[in-house]
Amino acid sequence: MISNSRAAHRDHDHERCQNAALAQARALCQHRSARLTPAREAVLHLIWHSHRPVGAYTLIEQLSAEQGHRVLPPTVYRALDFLLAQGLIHRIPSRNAFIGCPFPEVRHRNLFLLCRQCGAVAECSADTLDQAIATTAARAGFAVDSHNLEIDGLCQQCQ
Amino acid sequence: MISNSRAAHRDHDHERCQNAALAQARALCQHRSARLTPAREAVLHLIWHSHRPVGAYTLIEQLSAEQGHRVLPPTVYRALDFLLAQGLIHRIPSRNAFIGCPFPEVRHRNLFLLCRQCGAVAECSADTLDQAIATTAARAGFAVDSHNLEIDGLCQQCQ
DNA sequence: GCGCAAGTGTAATACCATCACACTCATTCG
DNA sequence: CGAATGAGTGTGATGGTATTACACTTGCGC
Repeated sequence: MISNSRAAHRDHDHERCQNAALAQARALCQHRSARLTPAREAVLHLIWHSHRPVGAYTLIEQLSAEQGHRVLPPTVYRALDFLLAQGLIHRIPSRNAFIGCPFPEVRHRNLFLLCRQCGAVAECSADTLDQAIATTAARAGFAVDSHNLEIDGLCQQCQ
Repeated sequence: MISNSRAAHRDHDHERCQNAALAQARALCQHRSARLTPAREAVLHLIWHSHRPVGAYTLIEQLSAEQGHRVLPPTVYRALDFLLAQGLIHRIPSRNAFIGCPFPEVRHRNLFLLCRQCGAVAECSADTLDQAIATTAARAGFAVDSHNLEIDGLCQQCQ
């Protein structure tokens, strides 16, 4: 099992998180010949501002403030689409919001721990759980493409 | 494990599903002294029109057609809120849509099988999977309130 | 330096959900 | 009985999220 809950759900030097994520994104995009343009990198940087999911319109406001002119929705949504396609961020459907992926280089399924107190979201990847899901689906004769598991509750620090 | 995938993901006499769901809802509400008013029952009936999740605005249109006058969003959203509170329907966050719950009398966690081909959604409840989720969360020190698991793929009939 | 594909800017629009306020109706309780 | 209460509903307005369509620019291979 891999997880970023020790960072996401605790006090930590977040600037390191943010810088590491950006560096990794740059490396990954270079390796894939995908263009991490300034606009895309700016959005990714804003998303990594914290471990709380961010709504698209919040990003639009922040980007507008940063750039000193009105940024319109498609600009941000296109950047988000790119980042999603590269696995650099995830969308949290229940929140209509986006969060940085802490391990974009690893193929994994979506499993989020959402703290109702501090709002931080940690991501996990657990093979045993993925297998349990696959098994349950198989018993219903269902062929799994992907899944999204959102767990709501209290993180360790907020309990 | 309980599941309605044999019905939802196969040809079946859906009118029976619909009638059974309505009858069960009436019984449950009577037992709980909850008022299943005509407006609420109409919405529930429309939701049970199929095993595909329905958007709120589709319901608004259909209800407007049924009632011969313009129904406005809050009317439908209030009915949806009631039905959600009673556990008679679920919201599928990734779809911004609603679906009837096949076993409202049983306490259970959310687990949906969404077929990308036919659009039908089946619901399951599997204790072993719920436990696996609890265990995974516990390993991250996370206290679970609730969870929502959406599995995308192909149902048996569409494979 | 031409042509093409990818990326961006902009206005408009579609889709999803809630708020605020007025009104009705059933029930309760003095 | 009848006023007070509270749940339910009708209505207009508004807020929040996401996409479409079209014009324009830029990067890059040939």
